[in-house]
Amino acid sequence: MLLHTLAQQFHSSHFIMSCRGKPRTAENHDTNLKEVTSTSPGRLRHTAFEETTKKPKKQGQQTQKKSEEKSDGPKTRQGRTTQDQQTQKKSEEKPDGPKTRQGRTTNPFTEKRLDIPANGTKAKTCSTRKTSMETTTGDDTNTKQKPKPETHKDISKTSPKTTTKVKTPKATLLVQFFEDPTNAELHQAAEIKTHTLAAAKPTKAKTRANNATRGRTEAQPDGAEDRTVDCILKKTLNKLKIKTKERSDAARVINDFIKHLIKYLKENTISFKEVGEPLRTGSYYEHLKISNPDEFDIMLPILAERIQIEPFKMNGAFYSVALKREMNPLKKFQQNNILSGFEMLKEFRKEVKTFAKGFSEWTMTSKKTGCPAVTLTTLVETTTISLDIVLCLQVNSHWPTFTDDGLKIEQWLGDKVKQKYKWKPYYLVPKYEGKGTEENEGVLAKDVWRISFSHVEKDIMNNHGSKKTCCEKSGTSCCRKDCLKLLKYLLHLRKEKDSSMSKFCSYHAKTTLLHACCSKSKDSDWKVSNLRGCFEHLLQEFEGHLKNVELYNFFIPSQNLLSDIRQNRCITLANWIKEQRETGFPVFQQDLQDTN
DNA sequence: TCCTCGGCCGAGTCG
DNA sequence: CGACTCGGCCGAGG
Repeated sequence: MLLHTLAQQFHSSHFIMSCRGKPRTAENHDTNLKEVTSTSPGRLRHTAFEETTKKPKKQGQQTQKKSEEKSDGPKTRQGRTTQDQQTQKKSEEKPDGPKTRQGRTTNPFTEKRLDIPANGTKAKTCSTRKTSMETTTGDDTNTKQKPKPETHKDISKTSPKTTTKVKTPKATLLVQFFEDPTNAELHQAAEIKTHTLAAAKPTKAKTRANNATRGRTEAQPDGAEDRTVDCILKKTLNKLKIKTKERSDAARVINDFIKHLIKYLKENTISFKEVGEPLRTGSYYEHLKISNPDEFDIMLPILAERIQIEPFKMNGAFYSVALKREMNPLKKFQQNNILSGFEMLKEFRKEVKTFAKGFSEWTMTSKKTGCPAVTLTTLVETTTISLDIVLCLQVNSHWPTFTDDGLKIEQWLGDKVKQKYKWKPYYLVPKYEGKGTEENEGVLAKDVWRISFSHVEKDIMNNHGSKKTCCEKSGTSCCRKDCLKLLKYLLHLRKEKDSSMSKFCSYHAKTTLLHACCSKSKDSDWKVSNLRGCFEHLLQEFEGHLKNVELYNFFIPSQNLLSDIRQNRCITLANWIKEQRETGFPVFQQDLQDTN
């Protein structure tokens, strides 16, 4: 969700920043800037602009996209450069095998990524999802496999255990879980110890605690417990997978709606007719959506040229926008020289509403204060899916100075990848906090924009390996995404039962993972065989953020994402997560039982 | 192993 | 010539 990116409030500043203050190019005139092919990465892009008279539409964006690719070197897919790739492809791609994604074959950014040697603490090779059949570790995400002793060894090494402390219903839940005849897969997984568990009897929740001690101490040696927790995590992950049919149905409906909406905006509106290619962001498009494909985030960008931005508050997340160009089509949304996010969103919402009248199966939800999205819902089969359409400004300029100390991915993804991201545009969404009446230097809060790097987040999530082959067919799989899914789900389960936790959101989880990936930057730190250890490490990181009430925006280190959440709530959540971690995730066990 | 979706590209078409 | 559409290909995931 984009909406979850909670904006936090800090103190005001008068720091004036022009988005052209650090121009990428000296050729920023009153015409659109279009990049043309450059054969060199990074800074050569400075000189790779070409003036065009008018066409900020699709073409412009496509051109930009292309040039970004090309500026990375001949890295286009399969190194396609000319017309005969079609035939070349067949012969070339096979040997390229694992390196072909996004033309990584020759991508100077990725090729020169830092492949830092492993710490040497984990000697075991990590099996891959796709090639697990060939390996002996049996660490496929497929839960049908029996946990192997190796796995256990690995886990026990890296996860601080509490196996000797007996104090929760965990063991009983485990026992019940394996007792359930419907848990066929787990039966297989737990075959090794079923005889010791057979005596336990499924009962109601209340009696579980009573049985816990016995189940734990008598029936389960530590190793068995480790494997069991592993199974629970894998089983939970399996449960979170999106069904192909649901995905297919939802994608069809969403894409159809968006396609027609864009057509409508181009043909029937003045203010939004130059809307660019939709940016599909958020968890669904990052392959991080869990359970159901029921939330879609799509940003519709409008190229904002010749603008000047000024921080609205001290945390660097919010900005006011002024148009420098007289003839700007967005001029009508200016008030007191400030481009009003509120006014622009209001008109956008009106247009979407008009359009949606022709789609009777779609319902527009009421406006939420400060929310940048126009949200529509529809029913697909039996599931209600919601579509957040976020109007945004695309700014092809240097990122604001507040981001200078963010995105610390050098050790993880490499300097060049970081540079590549820094050359991408950034986006501004009409989002504010509070009632919008707060004033700062003559600017009303409701007129401000919040900066967004959803496009980079998505790219990182889909290219998350320190090694370029991470999670590719012939490479080694990691469990970064699985850990994040589990954390998101853990949070979800808690929020479901406790409304006081509503301010916590999946963006907190995602940000925690990003930070964790920077501190544990090697792919070998995230072996799929060590899912439990990695997940528990991620939880510990999250607990630390919560206890300190400090979780900084990955891109804007001055923004604390927890700053407007009460400390005691953070502590409460941290303690709960710690307990879950130390007792084998009873909430997951219960959830799996409820499913069966 | 095969399928679907999303992303990306070049070729083709239209005005 | 630019704007736009279409179809092919690939990787990720199921």
